[in-house]
Order: sequence, then C-alpha cells, then structure tokens
Amino acid sequence: MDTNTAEHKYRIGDFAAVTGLSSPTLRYYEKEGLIKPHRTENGLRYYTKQYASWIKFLLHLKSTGMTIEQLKQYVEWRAEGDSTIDKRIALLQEVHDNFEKQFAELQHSWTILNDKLDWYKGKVNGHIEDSEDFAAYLKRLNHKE
Amino acid sequence: MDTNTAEHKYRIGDFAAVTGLSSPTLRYYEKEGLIKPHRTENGLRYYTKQYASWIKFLLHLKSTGMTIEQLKQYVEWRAEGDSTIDKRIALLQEVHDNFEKQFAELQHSWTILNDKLDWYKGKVNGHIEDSEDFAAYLKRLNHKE
DNA sequence: CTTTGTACTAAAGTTGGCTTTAAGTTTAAC
DNA sequence: GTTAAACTTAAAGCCAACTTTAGTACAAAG
Repeated sequence: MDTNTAEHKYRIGDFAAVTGLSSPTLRYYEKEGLIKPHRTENGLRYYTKQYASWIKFLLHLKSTGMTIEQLKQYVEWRAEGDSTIDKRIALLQEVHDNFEKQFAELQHSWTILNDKLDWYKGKVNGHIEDSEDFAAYLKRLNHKE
Repeated sequence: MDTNTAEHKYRIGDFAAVTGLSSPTLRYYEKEGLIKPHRTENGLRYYTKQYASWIKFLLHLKSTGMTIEQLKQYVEWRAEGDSTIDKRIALLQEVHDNFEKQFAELQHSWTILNDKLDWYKGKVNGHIEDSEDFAAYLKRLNHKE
C-alpha cells in the first residue's frame, strides 16, 4: 500500500478539496502569512496531509473570533519558538474571554429565536391564545426579552 | 412622577444610547426598511421605549445569522398581517436550522480553543510533558481535532 | 437672539475576508 | 508533440454592514 514511505504531496487544488477551502483562499492565507507551503523546483505549491491539521486548527481559532491579523501574529510568535509562549497564551486568553461573552449573548439570542418559533407555531395550531402576545409568552416562560 | 400619561419621546441620539446602536445605524436600519420611527412636524425622528424592545428582538434575530435583507423581508411580512405567518415561520425555521449547525461547529471550536489554552498552560507550569504535542493531548482527552 | 448641540439628507468611504480577472507557465493525458 | 486542465502572479473587484463627510436646518440654554 505504500502508506508511509513518503508523505503524499497535494497540489493546491487537491489540497483545497481536503481542507474545504478554495485555491484562491489558500493563496490568500499564504499572502497574509498564515501558511507557507512547500514549492516544487518549478514554483508549484504543494502541501502534505499534516498541513491540513494545522489549517483546521487555525480555522477553529478563526471561528472563535480571531481575525486573520491575529492569526498571523500567532503564527509569527509560534515560529519564534518557546520564548513567545506567554504572548501566545495572552492572545488566546483574550480571544477566549471575548468569545465567552459573545457566546453567552448568542445563547440568549438562540433562546429568543426558539421561543419566537414556538410562539408562532402555538398560535397557528391553537395551543396559544390569540390574546397572548410574544412579550407575555416570554414572561410566562420566565425568559428575558 | 407622571410615568404613564404619555410615552416619552426619544430623539435619535438618546434612543441610540438606549439601544446601544449609533444614530447613523438607526438611520441605516430605517433606510433598509427594518424600522419606521415617528416624526415631529419639523421632520425629526422620535422613538418610544416600546420601540426598543422591537429593535432588540431584531438584533437577536440578527445575531442568529439573519441578514438585513432577511430581517427586512420578515418585517414586511409582519406588516402584511396574519396571512403571512406561514412564510414567517418558514423563514425563521430556515435561520434556526442554519444556526443550529453553525452553533455545533462553534462549540467544537470553543472546545479546541480551551484545550489549546489548557495545553499551553500545562506546558508552562510543567503539568504536561514537553514531549506531548497538542494532537496527542487532544487524543488523551478523547477530543477530536 | 445668538450660540452650541443635535438632527436632517444624500452620497461617498471603510473594513475584513475573500473572489475574480488577466495574462502567462507547467503538468498530465492522449 | 499537442492540447486541456491546472497552476502562477499581481491587481482589481465584491459584499454586507456600517461609518464618515458635507452642507444645511432645527432645538435648547443663556
């Protein structure tokens, strides 16, 4: 099967399929300093499977609210070695704290959306009185507006 | 105290403070058809406190991923009355389903961010072996990458 | 009644995160 | 060896959601 003699080299199009990103996005991330793929003698980029894990990790950080600029900073510090670990922790901690707040707000909005849908459905199928408006409904559920 | 003889009229600046939005944003939302404040004879907008609840509700929907365009559609249907309830339910349901997926992914990313921070902190204070990389750490926690 | 603060409109500008275009090069299949 | 697909770069374009600017009018305080 030849699975482990040498890492398979993915060209950008195939690697895009692996990561779920587009080729232009991979080039864009490279230009922004997030990734640095290998090159063949003729200048074509190539990526290995391990690289996909790294990119997925970056995308997770991105999802939690890190900007490209912050990711770049993180990647730079990482390349500088262990002396920057405290900086990296501080950066991730900041992202963590911001996300925690937003996440709480998001959960509240999620509750409101669900309550509103339930309220509409209750009105349509007659389980909720016509006279009970959404504010009253929330109050009855003991949910905040 | 004269609390209930007449609703207090907020001018745009004060109302912006109440809602946490800026005056230009309130004007922008109006232009996009999300809100329609009252006007004095001389053309100045004014808002009542009740209006704040409505805006907050719209912002909750916005947080769950609704675009301005979708909010506008929702507001239009609402103005048309009960005959559009099914459409409104369908729209909110779509937003609900999309958000549910994204929310699950977000929770995963949140776990990863927390794991990474814990891993860094464990390395710094010596509770995690230098030899254990992040992938191994995730595996040990039985967390997915 | 003047000054200072706030509001009005329309239009142009900003931002982040890509995506598209254009013109040329390399690779893979036949 | 030819051709089509996939790659290269740099630069321009796009989108949503605001924000800023410019020029003007109204409101509140002294």
